[in-house]
Amino acid sequence: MTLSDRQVNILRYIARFVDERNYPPTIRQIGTACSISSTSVVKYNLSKLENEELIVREAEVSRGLSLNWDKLEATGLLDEIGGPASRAINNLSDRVVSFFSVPVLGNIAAGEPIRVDPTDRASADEWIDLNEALFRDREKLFALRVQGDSMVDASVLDGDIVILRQQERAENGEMVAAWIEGLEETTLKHFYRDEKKSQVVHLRPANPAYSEMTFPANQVSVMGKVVSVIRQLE
Amino acid sequence: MTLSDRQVNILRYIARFVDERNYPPTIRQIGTACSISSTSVVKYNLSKLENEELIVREAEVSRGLSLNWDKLEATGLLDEIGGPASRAINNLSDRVVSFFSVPVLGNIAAGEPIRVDPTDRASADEWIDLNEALFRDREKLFALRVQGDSMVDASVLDGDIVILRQQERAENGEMVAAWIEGLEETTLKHFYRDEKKSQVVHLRPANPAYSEMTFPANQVSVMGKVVSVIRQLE
DNA sequence: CTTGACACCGCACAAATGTTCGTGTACAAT
DNA sequence: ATTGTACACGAACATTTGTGCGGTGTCAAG
Repeated sequence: MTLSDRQVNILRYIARFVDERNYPPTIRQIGTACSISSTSVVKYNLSKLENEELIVREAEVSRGLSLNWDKLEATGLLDEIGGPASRAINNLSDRVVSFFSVPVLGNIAAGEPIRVDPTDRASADEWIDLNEALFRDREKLFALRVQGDSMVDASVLDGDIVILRQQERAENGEMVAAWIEGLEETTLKHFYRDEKKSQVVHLRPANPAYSEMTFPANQVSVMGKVVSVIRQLE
Repeated sequence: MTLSDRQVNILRYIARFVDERNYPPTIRQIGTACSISSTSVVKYNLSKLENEELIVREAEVSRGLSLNWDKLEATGLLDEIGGPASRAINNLSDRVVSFFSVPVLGNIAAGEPIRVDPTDRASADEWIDLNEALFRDREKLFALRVQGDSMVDASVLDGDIVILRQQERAENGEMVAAWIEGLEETTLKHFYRDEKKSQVVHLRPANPAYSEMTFPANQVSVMGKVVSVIRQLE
């Protein structure tokens, strides 16, 4: 039997969801993600998948489903649904732990007299969960790779990756990616509404040496808010 | 802080449950298994564990919890809570990858005419696996929270988190955290050995406006190399 | 034309499940 | 004696969430 696009989509979503959160999605989450309006249709398709033994389902248990990686691999679906993670998942089978935290060993600053010991991970007073802390609400996240030096004024360098959460509205001072009608460009700037004229917005670079830009509000559409900047140095 | 028997018990149960079923237990299941009559007591203890960052919990989500294996391992709890699975995970720990990818919807730069659509995740031409790409060799990673503006010259701002890999040696040009004997401080700078005198090192800020510092090599101990800079904006 | 499988939709229901709140006990500190 | 803190209990509550059922549209076989 051959799977419908929708079913492959469901598999893909489940895979990604479990990867990211360590627990399976509900049928409603699946439905929303795969543009299925009715929960019964999700159930219907899950049953299909279960018959194919591509997933395992526990009846009447919330989130009671899991992927059958072996079967997925056997049918060659792994690449299709797994995206970049597929191969590693394959290697690790079902024992994949998707959790990743790093000990914060201290603060660093000029004049700081604390000598940190990178070896002593146990004494860390704080841990950063890179997945959880930095990237909540992942459905709405996306990334942009910064090109050129146009954003150095905000300490965002060429090659950096900015993580954004999709949203139309922005609060004053937030760094957003905005599309500017007329200029025909997407840019990264701090967002301010005009205090007096509500239909005017200001896009302000972080560095005062650069000049602020002002636009009619209807010319600026906010695509998302920057929630994180990531720079790779190796 | 020290955990109660009950809390260790809970951890053990969760570990076993997830291992067997691929999805986490409910608080009632935990309660039953650990002889806790009240759901609120389970919640109470889960909160404790969450404060210790031994588990991660998603509020108001059924079965929305997962174990923090890294922290469990660091605190030596792994052997205690895990049966056969723990050893496997332990063994695998250097290969365990946590998969978390974000669609790269395009590049962003001044003058870039591409209008990205954050909604359309499916069309992403590229995905960034944040964990895999950014953080290999996790055992040696640690983080420092940057305090003050002493590193703005390298586009590292107050509040940023720098991820470092512990190592004593550094190559020319790499950004390192170094402890400077005499100055008694840990600082973030680009590292250069003197071309002529091998026992002399230069610590150079990224911004040429700041002056370079020179030290005898034995006065500078490299603690680690910066592999990533992360900035949270929300 | 009728029939039946297939895929889908919407809705309502009941069970599962996390949260809140008032209460109680033990113990150490004041 | 009093206060405060840590831990525990149970009941009530509000969502969350899986299931069931009637109905719709398509399409090919009879």
